[in-house]
Amino acid sequence: MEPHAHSHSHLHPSLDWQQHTLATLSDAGHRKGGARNAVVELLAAQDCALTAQEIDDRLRDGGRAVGRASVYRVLELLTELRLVQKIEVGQGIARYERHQPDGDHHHHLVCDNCGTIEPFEDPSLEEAIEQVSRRLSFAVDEHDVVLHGACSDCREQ
Amino acid sequence: MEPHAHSHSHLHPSLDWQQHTLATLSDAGHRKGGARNAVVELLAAQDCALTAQEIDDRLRDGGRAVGRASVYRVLELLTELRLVQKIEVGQGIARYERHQPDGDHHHHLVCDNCGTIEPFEDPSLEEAIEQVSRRLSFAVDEHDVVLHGACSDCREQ
DNA sequence: AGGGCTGCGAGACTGGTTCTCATCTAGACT
DNA sequence: AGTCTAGATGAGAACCAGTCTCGCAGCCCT
Repeated sequence: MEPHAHSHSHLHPSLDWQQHTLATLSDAGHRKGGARNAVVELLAAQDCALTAQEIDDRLRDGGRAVGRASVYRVLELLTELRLVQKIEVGQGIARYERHQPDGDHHHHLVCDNCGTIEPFEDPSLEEAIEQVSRRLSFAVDEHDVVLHGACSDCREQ
Repeated sequence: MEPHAHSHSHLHPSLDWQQHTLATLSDAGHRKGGARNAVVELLAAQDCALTAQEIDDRLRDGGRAVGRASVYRVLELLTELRLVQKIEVGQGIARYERHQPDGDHHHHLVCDNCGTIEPFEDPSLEEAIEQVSRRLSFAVDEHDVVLHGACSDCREQ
């Protein structure tokens, strides 16, 4: 499905992620499967989080329809293996995005007016979270910051 | 379920909150109503966030059953008036807790194993979030930090 | 006291997510 | 290559938090 992109440069993080993901799945004793591959390939090509519905739709549009159940199954599996991060910003809809192996990640701004979601990142915020995590009796291994407000479009109206 | 704790000292912030809430509702032009009062009274007595289901159940157990729709209506109204904060920590279930007028608030630790939710607070984390908020093109007016991990009970097993 | 408008509650409905189960297939074993 | 079996898949039913509808009740103003 990808006739070009054959330079095996490890410059592109999404390729790294896809290979790392498939390898991890294999190591964990999972067989190969069409649905799983399709979901992994799609996630590798995204910059920000997608909903399960969006994943399902895009795969269908791409000519590789996958059962609803399989989409959720794969996402749950990948989340357990920490290959994907599940994000819930509200409205009762979960979103999923690939979890970078290098720990690099971002958080999300949610416009409570139009529902838009934008990523942002901030090193000192990460630092603060890390410090908090250390002093708690909790074994923190994931965190999620969600800022609610009005996006630049909605605030001026 | 709490037979004591009925001293009417104004030292207790929950009483302040309850009065402030009822006054704000009145100022906003709302009439009094049994369901609303029941929900407000229940929320005032809580230390941490409750789900709509829990609110419904406790009111029913307390002999003041309230319609599902009313619970959600009241919570939505209170959230709009910033008297209550709506929190979504995952599992697609929203939780609600009173929003302190003095701005004092906490965030949440979620145990992904047993589902327990614990509050925590950290001034320097608040500071970091405030700084980030300022430099974004977003008009941030609410934030939410969720740490996922294993609680002290679950980590040792 | 009357009357209109707000608040309330029961139940139908929606939509995201999970469950069930029959079928298919990857990969190991002969 | 053929067989076998557990894991993978997909269609649809089931589930459940949350929303909507609508008729009734009660608050409050005149």
